[in-house]
Amino acid sequence: MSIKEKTETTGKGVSKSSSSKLTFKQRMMIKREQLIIETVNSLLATKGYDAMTVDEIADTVGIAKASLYRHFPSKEALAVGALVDTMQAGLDEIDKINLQSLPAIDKLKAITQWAMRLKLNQKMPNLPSENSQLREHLLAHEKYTDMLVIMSDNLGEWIEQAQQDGRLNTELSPLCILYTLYAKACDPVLGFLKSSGLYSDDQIIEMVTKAYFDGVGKANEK
Amino acid sequence: MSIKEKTETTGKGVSKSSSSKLTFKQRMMIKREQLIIETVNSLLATKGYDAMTVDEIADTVGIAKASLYRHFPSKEALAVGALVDTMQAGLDEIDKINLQSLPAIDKLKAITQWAMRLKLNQKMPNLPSENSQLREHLLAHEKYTDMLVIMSDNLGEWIEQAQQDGRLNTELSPLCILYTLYAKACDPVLGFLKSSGLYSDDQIIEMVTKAYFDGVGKANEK
DNA sequence: TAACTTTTATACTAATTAGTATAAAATAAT
DNA sequence: ATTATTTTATACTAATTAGTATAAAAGTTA
Repeated sequence: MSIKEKTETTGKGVSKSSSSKLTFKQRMMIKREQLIIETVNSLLATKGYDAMTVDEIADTVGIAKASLYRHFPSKEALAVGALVDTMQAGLDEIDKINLQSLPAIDKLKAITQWAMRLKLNQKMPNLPSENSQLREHLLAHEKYTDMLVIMSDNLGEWIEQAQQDGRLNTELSPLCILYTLYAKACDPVLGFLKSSGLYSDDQIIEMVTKAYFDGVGKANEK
Repeated sequence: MSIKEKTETTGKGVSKSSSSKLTFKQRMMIKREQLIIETVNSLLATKGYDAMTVDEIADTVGIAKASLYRHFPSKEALAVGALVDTMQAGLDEIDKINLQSLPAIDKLKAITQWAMRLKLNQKMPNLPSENSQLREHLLAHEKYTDMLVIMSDNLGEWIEQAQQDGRLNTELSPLCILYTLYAKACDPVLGFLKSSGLYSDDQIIEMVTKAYFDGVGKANEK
């Protein structure tokens, strides 16, 4: 069963969800909205919400600020849009992983690595800091919280299954594992290792995955 | 051998490092500067640099803004002061741990848990986001980078020793372990677990330590 | 071509905020 | 008590920035 019908993540403009007949203008609208979202995601990933300015977004996208405001009514809406988009991408990825019939532990590794790769490519928006305005608006945004619940439910199932399979440490509560997994999506270690210049992206992901699942402790007895 | 002679972390005012003869006014000055630093650290921990305002700092400390600027010349200097102070606290803690003759792995656990407890108590300032102005100033600040090098050297020694002792995963490079260790100081998992209300601080630290050193993966075979 | 719509550039408003100036109030020193 | 110093409250400047207004330019449709 699919997690959720894919819905348009558009700010306000075109959202004729099911109708496959779209005018040229509407398609342009969607195309541009995607570009905006990508830009915002990239800026959120590199600078964070506070340091990102609306003028900067408009310049980077290559449109006038007024045009930007025809798509999204506020800076916050831009950020929420970007976060919702990333969340949707995560749900899509979960769907894709669920199509393969893998052991739960491998599903967990797959989604973790997907998130880490996004982060390495600076496409993973930084979470707003703990008591920011944005955080509150985000948690008041029904679509976002819905998606978060769906994602958590799915990951939670994988975690419990993997524990039953004897592949996850049962001394740790599923909640703890869930949170540490989410944390991998914003792990600063990835950026540090990358900027050291010593490793390829693949190597970094392999290392951090190993550190996460196997732990940094214990000698590996052969 | 001590890591470094303890030096005053004062912004500019009193810094008669060795002279034990201080006037009443000077001691007041130092006392207040400590209060300022603590306040800034707390604000950096909860709101982050951008959202923290200078007026807010002054109000929280309970002094006039003009007085604040007699201690520190700028907002950035305030933040750097707070970060240097926390770094010094870390170095002091490392010194303390080195006095006990523990296995390297236990030293690593001790410093990790010290940092996590700071974070749980919202005393651990948030690192500035990757390409912020503050980050650059911080890395241009000699005192800070010196301290960072000293700390990294020390932790690096512990890590290599623990690997030789067969207590740390030798498949992971010391650099990778060092970075993941630093990351524990700003791990959002701690805050999430705390706000779940399900665990005491001690339980959280125990869980996250276990997850970090033993990994979330593998069943624990007895 | 002519009527209509959208985009753009530009300039504006209003709010926020770092940092400064100043005079009154408080505190300390003689 | 008187003088000197420090702190405070207040108001200011200058810079930044979210969001809006507007008129010209570009593009679309008939």
